[in-house]
Amino acid sequence: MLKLENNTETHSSGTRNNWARACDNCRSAACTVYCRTDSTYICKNCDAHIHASHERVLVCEACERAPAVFLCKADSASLCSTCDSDIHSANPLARRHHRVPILPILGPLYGTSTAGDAEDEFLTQDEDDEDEAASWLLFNPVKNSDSQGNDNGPLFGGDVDEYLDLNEYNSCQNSQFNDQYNNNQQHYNVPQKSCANDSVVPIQFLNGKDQVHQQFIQLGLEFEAGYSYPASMSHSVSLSPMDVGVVPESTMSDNSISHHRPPKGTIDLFSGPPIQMPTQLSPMDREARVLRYREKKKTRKFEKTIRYASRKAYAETRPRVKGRFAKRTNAEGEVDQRFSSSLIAESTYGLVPSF
DNA sequence: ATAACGGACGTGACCACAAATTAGG
DNA sequence: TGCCTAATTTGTGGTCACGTCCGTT
Repeated sequence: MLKLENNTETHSSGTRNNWARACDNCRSAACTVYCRTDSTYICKNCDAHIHASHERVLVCEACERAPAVFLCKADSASLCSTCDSDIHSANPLARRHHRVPILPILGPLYGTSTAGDAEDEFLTQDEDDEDEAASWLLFNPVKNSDSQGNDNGPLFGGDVDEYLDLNEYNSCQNSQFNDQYNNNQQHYNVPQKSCANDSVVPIQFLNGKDQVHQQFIQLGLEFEAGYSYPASMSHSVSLSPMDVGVVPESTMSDNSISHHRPPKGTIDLFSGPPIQMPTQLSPMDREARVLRYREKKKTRKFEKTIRYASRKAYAETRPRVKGRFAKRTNAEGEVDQRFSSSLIAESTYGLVPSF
């Protein structure tokens, strides 16, 4: 439910409420962007008609009352400096979120699609995809071998790596970037964090910083403007626990096809040999990868997905004690067996096919 | 302004067992 | 090489315990 407020209260006043700022033009809809050119808050419709040629930035998704300054990639949210500070200073995990400065919007904010899809067709989506795909492209789906030449199976390859966020890596880079960035824009006060972290995994660059830079150039990717390589580069990559914990179910079939099954247990993402940077990618390869990445990004979903409907059906019929599965008694087993038999006989439901 | 309290909320562990997978003959 | 059997691993959902957040006093 949209909450509107015609207010003149500045966000920095410290008094925050849940009311979204109304469009300064029509006063009837919640603002979506802040026009730097006119210093006004504009809703989606007014923006499309009036401000297409102006320089705008998204409005903070948290307070909806101030222009966004940072884009949090972990939360996929545009945040103003105040909300960014509040949210990302809350706990150590939040502090690790990878945020990048919001880039101004030039041109139409939304495409010509329906309003329902408009949110997903933000102009800078491509740039964002490029940026996110950049992390993904860092890893080739090459087999990983240890020092003895043993094949350890794929590491961060194929369809898995694309979902792994190189937050820490980028953050380390960005910390350097921010230093320089802050010289130009004093109000960007992202809390700096140490690159040294328990969960940081060393990454092996091929031949130092120049080659790394070259890799990005070859990929057609660049660090954010103003970035300069530090004298002592921290070659590290880390994975957000959130990202590691989430395995997109939609890719499961792909994984089962393209990857070997890990020996036993889960893949230890925080150990093992260093990750090799990709060698070279032709423009066509890169284009194909970015396209594939975007397609997967469209279809990826983080809600729980049932892989085996039969197991789900069985789990739902299992006896429980305080939510835990309980042992079946003989009587329950007979009843259940009869229940199952009747279901099969009626053939209305039948057996739930396994995938 | 600060501390204490309590409700709301989010997250992970736990359980049994059929199904899936792997290993060995 | 293919088949069979036994052993091992995986996946499933409701509830509880615990920690955190946030508003109130």
